[in-house]
Amino acid sequence: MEKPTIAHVAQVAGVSPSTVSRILNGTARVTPQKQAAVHRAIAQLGYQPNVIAQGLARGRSMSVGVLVQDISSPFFGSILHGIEKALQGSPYQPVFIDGHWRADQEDAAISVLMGRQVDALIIVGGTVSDVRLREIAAHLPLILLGRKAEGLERRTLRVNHRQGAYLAMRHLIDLGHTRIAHITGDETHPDARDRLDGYLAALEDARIPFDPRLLVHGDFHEASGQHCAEALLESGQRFSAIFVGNDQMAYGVQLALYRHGLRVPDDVSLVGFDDQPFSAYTVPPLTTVRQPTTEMGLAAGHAVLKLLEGEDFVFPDLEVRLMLRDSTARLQR
Amino acid sequence: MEKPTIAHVAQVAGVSPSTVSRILNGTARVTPQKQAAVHRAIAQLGYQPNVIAQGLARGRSMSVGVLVQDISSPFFGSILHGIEKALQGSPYQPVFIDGHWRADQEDAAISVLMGRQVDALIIVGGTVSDVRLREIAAHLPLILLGRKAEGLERRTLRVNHRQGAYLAMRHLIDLGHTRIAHITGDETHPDARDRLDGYLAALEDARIPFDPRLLVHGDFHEASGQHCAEALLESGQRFSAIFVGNDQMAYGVQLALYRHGLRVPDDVSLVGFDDQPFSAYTVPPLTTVRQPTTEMGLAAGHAVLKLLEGEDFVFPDLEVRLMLRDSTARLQR
DNA sequence: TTGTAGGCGTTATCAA
DNA sequence: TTGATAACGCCTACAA
Repeated sequence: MEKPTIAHVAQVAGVSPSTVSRILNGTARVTPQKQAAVHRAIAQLGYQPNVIAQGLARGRSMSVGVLVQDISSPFFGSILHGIEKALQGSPYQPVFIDGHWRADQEDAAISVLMGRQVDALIIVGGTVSDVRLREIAAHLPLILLGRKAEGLERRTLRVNHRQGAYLAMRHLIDLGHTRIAHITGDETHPDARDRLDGYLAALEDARIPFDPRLLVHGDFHEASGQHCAEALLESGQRFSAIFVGNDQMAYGVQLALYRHGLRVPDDVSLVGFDDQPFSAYTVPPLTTVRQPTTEMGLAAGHAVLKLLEGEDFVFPDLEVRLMLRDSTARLQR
Repeated sequence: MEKPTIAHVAQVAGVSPSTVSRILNGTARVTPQKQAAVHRAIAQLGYQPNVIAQGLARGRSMSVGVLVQDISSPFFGSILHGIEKALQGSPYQPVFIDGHWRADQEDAAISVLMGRQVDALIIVGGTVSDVRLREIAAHLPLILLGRKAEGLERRTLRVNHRQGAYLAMRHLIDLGHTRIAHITGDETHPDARDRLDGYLAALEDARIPFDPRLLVHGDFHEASGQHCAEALLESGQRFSAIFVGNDQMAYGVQLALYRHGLRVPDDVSLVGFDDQPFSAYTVPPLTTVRQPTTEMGLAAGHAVLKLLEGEDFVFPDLEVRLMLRDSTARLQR
């Protein structure tokens, strides 16, 4: 009992393969009788179209390649979730692949996807060169998420990290804090740069002089948040608040402060960035800048579908916003 | 400038398409000169094999379907990571799809994967019926992860949740706790059942009578942990420790205790289950039972590759183990 | 060692 | 409205 093909169905239904194909795709009118016969045959045989063969014949694989940098991270996870949701119900299937933040692996991953004839590509973050991206965009629909690329601005969905950082800082400043430290993310990453810019801009607008000793350099991971906080504490610098480059690092910071017997927010106020699902459950819950990751994935997915249909699209305005929780408090003096 | 095909390469290199194919696949010996010529042509044209067409011709798609229940959760995320790692370097590409813990969606997802002619299937968790699974297993290599299925024991990789729960309880009991509450996971899920079994077994072995009032029913999510903890507190029951069905719920519990002014571990000791990456950074860091998710993914990936090569395989012994951290302490009396 | 020819399952073109 | 027939790009006997 081999896998039934269109030919089998055709035979059982007493029609030609092309008729079956037409019924399957609604390509042309077919007599109701034959339709019924074909449907009966399909059900009887348990026939299922071979998407691979369809792909070859149509020249389209009905799949969308999605390159992310770390499948296991909750950040990318929720973006994937959004993309998947957007493509649900469309005939397109997302194919996820991991670049691990390494240019060579990203390149290889893109090759794999191209070899599989993906009909479009969504690239989330990463370090592939702008030239390469432009090359790709010339060949197939491309959407960029969470990264920049010259000449591809219209294809890029990105939230305003600088503004998010500014909001976070504004909040701390409004609470009376002036000695505000900042733990940056990996600075090869444009998001980290933008957040730093927002930090500096807010200080300047509030006429608080920038103190470079309050700036420490992390890498976006929990452990580095912990280390940076410890370095900060050991440096002996005074500070009453920390704006942390992302939530993951903020978790590390919370742990370091706890270990040093410092209370959040009584002794130190803390603001993170991203609003990971988890951040509402830290002790205390973390005030943070929400980056609407699922919505970003959704928007990217919708955009790709539009591109595939040759239609125009506009990205929705996705705003960052400050999630006020319990890790920040008015400065005690 | 269309996509180059084997025919193009053959023409440029001055050989026949079959020769090119042979060189590409190492199917037969070919003169070094022609080899060189072909490689030159490939480089010149930027030729890349069309995996779709290969798949059709070979009757294999070179892809492995992976059905999970929640792509965005860190638990599934790290399993995916492991699977992806295992398949790296093999000619097989994982295709991830989300079943959202819903039988109908899982069924649809499996259909999609079959339609795409995946050469093998890894199913992680979920609620597809055993019959259906056996049906699938009859047609193509199937590996099961984190779920049970009668008749497919040899294809199932699962850690011993009962034992993990027992370890957690043993630890609490050794610390002098006797009033130990348990927040279960979603009890339609076998893992939750097994953990409950371990809880009960440990009580029995320690001759601590089981008090049903210390048992509350959660659903594996943070919010339910929080609610269950609150219900427990409001019930007025005495307890000095909680064994929580998984880490995510434990986060919610930590928050609830914090909100009620209770200290962990001074007032209440806490043990979770899973050892999510995050659990080392909660305040205080969470004592929990480690489930080696990445390794499970790796093992599943390797197993699938073996199956695909028609070889035999054995799953490695993956043991759960207790990660001692700061959320548990000796009972103060 | 190499080329020719047929086929993988489907769609699309062209007559009928 | 329907059915042959020829692609789609590649692989693999079979023949040379």
